[in-house]
Amino acid sequence: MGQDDKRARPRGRRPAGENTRAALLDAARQEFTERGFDGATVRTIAARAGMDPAMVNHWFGGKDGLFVAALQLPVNPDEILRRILDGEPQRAAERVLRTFLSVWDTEGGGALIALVRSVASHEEAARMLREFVSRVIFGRIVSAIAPDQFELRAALCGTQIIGLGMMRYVIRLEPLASAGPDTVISAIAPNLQRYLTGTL
Amino acid sequence: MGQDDKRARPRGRRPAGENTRAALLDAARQEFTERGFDGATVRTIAARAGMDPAMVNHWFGGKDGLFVAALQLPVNPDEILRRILDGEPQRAAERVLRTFLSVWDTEGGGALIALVRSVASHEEAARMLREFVSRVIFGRIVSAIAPDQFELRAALCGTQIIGLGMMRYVIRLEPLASAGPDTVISAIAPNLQRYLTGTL
DNA sequence: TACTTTTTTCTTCTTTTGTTGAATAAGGAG
DNA sequence: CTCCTTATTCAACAAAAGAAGAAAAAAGTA
Repeated sequence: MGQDDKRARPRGRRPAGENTRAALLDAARQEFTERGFDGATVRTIAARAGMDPAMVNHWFGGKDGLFVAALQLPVNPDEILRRILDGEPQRAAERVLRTFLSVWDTEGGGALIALVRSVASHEEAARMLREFVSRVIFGRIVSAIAPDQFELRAALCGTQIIGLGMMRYVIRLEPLASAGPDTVISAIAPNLQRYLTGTL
Repeated sequence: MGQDDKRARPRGRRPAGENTRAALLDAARQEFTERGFDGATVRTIAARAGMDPAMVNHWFGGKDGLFVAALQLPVNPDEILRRILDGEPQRAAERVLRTFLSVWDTEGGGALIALVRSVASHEEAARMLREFVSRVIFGRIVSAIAPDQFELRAALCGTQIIGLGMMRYVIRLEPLASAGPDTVISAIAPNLQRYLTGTL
């Protein structure tokens, strides 16, 4: 139908106005989210961005560089922490869950899912996820409101949140995959709260 | 040092007594466990088993066939269920956790970790894990002892168990990765028990 | 023993993937 | 405008991986 879309584009620099770096990052986040590090290829990412695969090398030095750049969280951890720590500590779990669900369900949140999906094959991803749980998020939440055993509590929170992400977004087991945020929160918040402030 | 280990082996059938099929399955479980479906290659699996890569095709039809065969659980689900369902329902979570930890910490348990590791890249693995959670294990536990909302409870149990497996065996976050079974059980059992019989 | 079947090794093919380098055109500095 | 830098496309390469087929030796059968 119609013309051949694949007529050769002219070589050389494109007209200004297109931000290829950002477009590649966007496409990379989506591909890594859907397929994990191994499953996503430089070629499919570039195609999704409408770019040449070589641009990945030009801008990020290679697939690994793109991966690391793509997984820089698009949300600000400090702001997230503020939202969670504001309010009564006894209901912090609820706020944690609401925050995670809203981040996951919006576009940018794919980064976390991409991280989870890539853990199996990419040691870098495992390291990033460890850091994320133990320092960036739960380490700080726990040290702010938990009474004791900070590291264990952070790890336990990690099990619940990572498990939720796996079930809901990667494995997609019903009815959890399609449940509304409130259902999920009321089901899981009490358990998470125990990890935060309950007796172990 | 010494002789060249790679002197050509004679073609044709080997002397009897070697069970190549089982050796391949063993090696495959280990490789899939350590590297996931994509990371493990037919060549490394065969090398680990001391076999020629072509044997994978001969015995299993290809890498996919080997994967499916390797992930047939080496433990009997019926026996596991019996052990869990025997006893007071109010302490079933404890028995679930003890069972999982003992299976995971023994050799054969790698199959479940391999499954988790492979979920990202292999749709078959996601399907198997879904089935495992919803039918083979938690579906039956829940329908035996839970008061209501069987499917949601099974999925919730799945989040906690998969999350634990990820944290302890794949991401390896301390202190959870090195904690003894009793520490893990006393920390997590109450939460899992709520998913089984508590009010949601 | 003679013949067939099964198991095994080696070689080869094809596909996929990450990466590199040359050629080319737009942007920017003087 | 002129020249240099930067961005982009295309073609090609090398490595890796899954798979297929031929050849050969052991096992099984009559």
